[in-house]
Amino acid sequence: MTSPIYRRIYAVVQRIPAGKVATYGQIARLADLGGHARQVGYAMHALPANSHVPWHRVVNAKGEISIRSEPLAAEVQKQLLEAEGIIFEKHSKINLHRYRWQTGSVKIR
DNA sequence: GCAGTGACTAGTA
DNA sequence: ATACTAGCCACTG
Repeated sequence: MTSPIYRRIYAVVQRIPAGKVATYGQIARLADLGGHARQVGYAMHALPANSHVPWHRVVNAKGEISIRSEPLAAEVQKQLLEAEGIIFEKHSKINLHRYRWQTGSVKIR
């Protein structure tokens, strides 16, 4: 069920402040996964719907929503982000320079 | 235990 | 600028 890796990923995602986003690779680095971003996406997919983890604040390195298997969830994610003040550009992209969570060199474990 | 899968990323063309 | 490829490795059947 919830492996240690998953819980570490969720712990990092929960640190993302409202109105900010983080990339999969960023989460992987902060969670000491060695930059294995795919596992972050996998963990998000396994996340139960009733979780309080702000999964919608996680986007890919291009600033786009990456959900392939659940296109409906992508719409939900977009609306949740817009509700937090994040403005989407063309092709449902967001400006990472403006909205990316600035974690600096602080690692979260 | 092995093979297939994937909410990714960085590189190359 | 976009499109394709290889590498990555936990999870699933």
